[in-house]
Amino acid sequence: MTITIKKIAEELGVAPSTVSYVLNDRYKGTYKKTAERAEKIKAYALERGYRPNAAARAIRAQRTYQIGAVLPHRSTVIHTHPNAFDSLLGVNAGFQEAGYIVSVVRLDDLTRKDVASRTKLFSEKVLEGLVVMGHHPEWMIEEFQSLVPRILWLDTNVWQDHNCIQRDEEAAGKAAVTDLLASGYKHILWLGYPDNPDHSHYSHTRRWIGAESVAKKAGLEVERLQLKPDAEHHAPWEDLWHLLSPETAVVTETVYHAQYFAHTLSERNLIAPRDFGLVCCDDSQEIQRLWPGLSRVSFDRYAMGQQAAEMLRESIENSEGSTPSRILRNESVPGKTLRDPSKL
Amino acid sequence: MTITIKKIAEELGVAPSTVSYVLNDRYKGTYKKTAERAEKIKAYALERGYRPNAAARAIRAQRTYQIGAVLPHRSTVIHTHPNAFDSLLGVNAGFQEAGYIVSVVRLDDLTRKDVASRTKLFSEKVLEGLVVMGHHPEWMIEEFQSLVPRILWLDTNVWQDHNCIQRDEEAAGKAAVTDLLASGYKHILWLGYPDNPDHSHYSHTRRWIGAESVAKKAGLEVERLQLKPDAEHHAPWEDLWHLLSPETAVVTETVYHAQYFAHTLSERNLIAPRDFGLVCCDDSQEIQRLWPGLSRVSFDRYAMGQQAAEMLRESIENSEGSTPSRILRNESVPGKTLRDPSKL
DNA sequence: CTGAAAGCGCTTACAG
DNA sequence: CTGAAAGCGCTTACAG
Repeated sequence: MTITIKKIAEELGVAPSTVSYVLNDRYKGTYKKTAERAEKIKAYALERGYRPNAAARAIRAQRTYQIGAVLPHRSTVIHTHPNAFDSLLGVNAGFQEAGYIVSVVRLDDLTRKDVASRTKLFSEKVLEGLVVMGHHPEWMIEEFQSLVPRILWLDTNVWQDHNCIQRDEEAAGKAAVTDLLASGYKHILWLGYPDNPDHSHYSHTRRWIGAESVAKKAGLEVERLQLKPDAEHHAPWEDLWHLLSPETAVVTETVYHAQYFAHTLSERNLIAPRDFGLVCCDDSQEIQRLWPGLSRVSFDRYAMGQQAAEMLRESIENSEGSTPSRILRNESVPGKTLRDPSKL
Repeated sequence: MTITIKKIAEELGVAPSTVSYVLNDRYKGTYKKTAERAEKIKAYALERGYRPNAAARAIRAQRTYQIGAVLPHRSTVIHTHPNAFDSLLGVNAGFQEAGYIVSVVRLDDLTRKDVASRTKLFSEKVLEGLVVMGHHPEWMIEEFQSLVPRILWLDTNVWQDHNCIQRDEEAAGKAAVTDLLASGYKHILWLGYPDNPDHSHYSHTRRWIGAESVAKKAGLEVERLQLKPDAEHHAPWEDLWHLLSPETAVVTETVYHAQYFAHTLSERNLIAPRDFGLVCCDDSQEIQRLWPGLSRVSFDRYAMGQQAAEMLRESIENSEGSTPSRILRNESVPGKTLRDPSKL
């Protein structure tokens, strides 16, 4: 069987408490004899491959050091937006550094009314905190809160003075349109997700608001198309090419729209910036590699995830139990899918 | 403080053991009085929001029901190949269904020589099993094995009779070339990762072998280019377009190569299948949505992840402690980036 | 049926 | 310094 403190103590003929003291370096004494014995114990523990039992420690310390990360997927769809993984990796990096364990949380687990069939993650007490991503209905938010003592709302619709991170999404929309104006485009076509009063992420509304406000100020009309980039919703994209011209810039709400759009249009031999301008309100680790030429508004979700970890940890470890919210900024990255402004 | 069995027992004036028995439905008796009391206890526990302490249970049952999933990222790079997330979600789905907790494992955590600075995940005993993805150096494989009792090698270079899943990668290469032959292409250009004797994933070698064998049989030469699709390794792609013609089909090893390639080439107004053919040896949940028109060899990594969960669970829960390895098949999906064979 | 008791592996105040 | 003892929250064989 697995090696325990008790077993080490027996085999070495000392008391378990002594082993524990030694292994946790709680002897500060300078007695030679003690020090020698301590060395012997440590060496033996190492040799036997002793590792403390996390559960036993957790129960003793009343701390699990376990965190959950909620992925923003819909349970009806296998797919999860890749942006979420940028954040997940950041969250994980931040917590790992501090010695915590990060577990993946699926919404399915919460949707089960019957509590007994849930993962241990929720049917039992495990988590000290939760990083929630995505947007969720009210009842689910309450469910989160009742299940876990501390929550960090990472880029969700929840906004309060404390425990939230949001992006300045309005600025993202503004930046995208500002860039295309600088490139001299005369028409703007907005491609974003369809409105869904129950389920729209705040970025959806805000990016559009930001974009529209800049466009209006410049006296340009913006045509707003609400489309789901998805093989199953193919149809509406088919006619899009009618609306394009070299004077028209397409603003896509997400990296997802940008890619789907570009692939679809290239099947008709339409290419940015030759046949139309293209700028995206968002970014991802992946797109930086796959499509470095895309004109976009950049935002580092990995860093955001790390910040989330830092904040949640603060709220767990400090007595206040909360941490001030933050709004993060994005920056515009020039690319090759808008006309070069210097050549106007 | 948090509510425990002991507290419930005190408040209800019964013994803790009774509460435990009731809550775990271990009374089968039909005495009315007992049943009534049981109902009362259950109701009270529910009302007080009682949830068992996972650590206490773990220590008692000598089982944690915790699994680690190793992401195949390199610690020097933030990015992790999105395919891994398809698998991660599948693994998670499979384990969640069975009540297990899945934690994310970063390699950084293992690279730290100094054991004390590792996450609890490894510095303490937590995990019952590990799903390892990606390819790893020998010393790390040994490290995995010494740290966790059961391992499932999910699409890694490790291949044994038991506890492994691999894809039939040779078949993937063959399928891709078979498809382009059907479309009547005369030249083949292979785009894959550079060879790296220490760090090449088995798929890298096998896909190429499969592709080459079919091409040779058909009497076609294949030119093999080894390139890293990455903004930082931009240069070599720049000249690629010289080699293209409508009679040339490009075979890309990964979805990654296909996308980068397509974006780069479209900047030069080169489009498949008008100017060249394009077929990819792989697939992902994401590309199915972003680029449904890509001709490719499809493979469901989500399902593979679910299988991995099932297999690892079997090896944990059965006395044998292992489960026979499996090889999974892929299927070719016709797309729009190769010429339509029926119109030859 | 029901409760007192022991024990899972660990840590830590408390005597010695 | 060092060991015996108690206790974290839970479950279960064992008396009553």
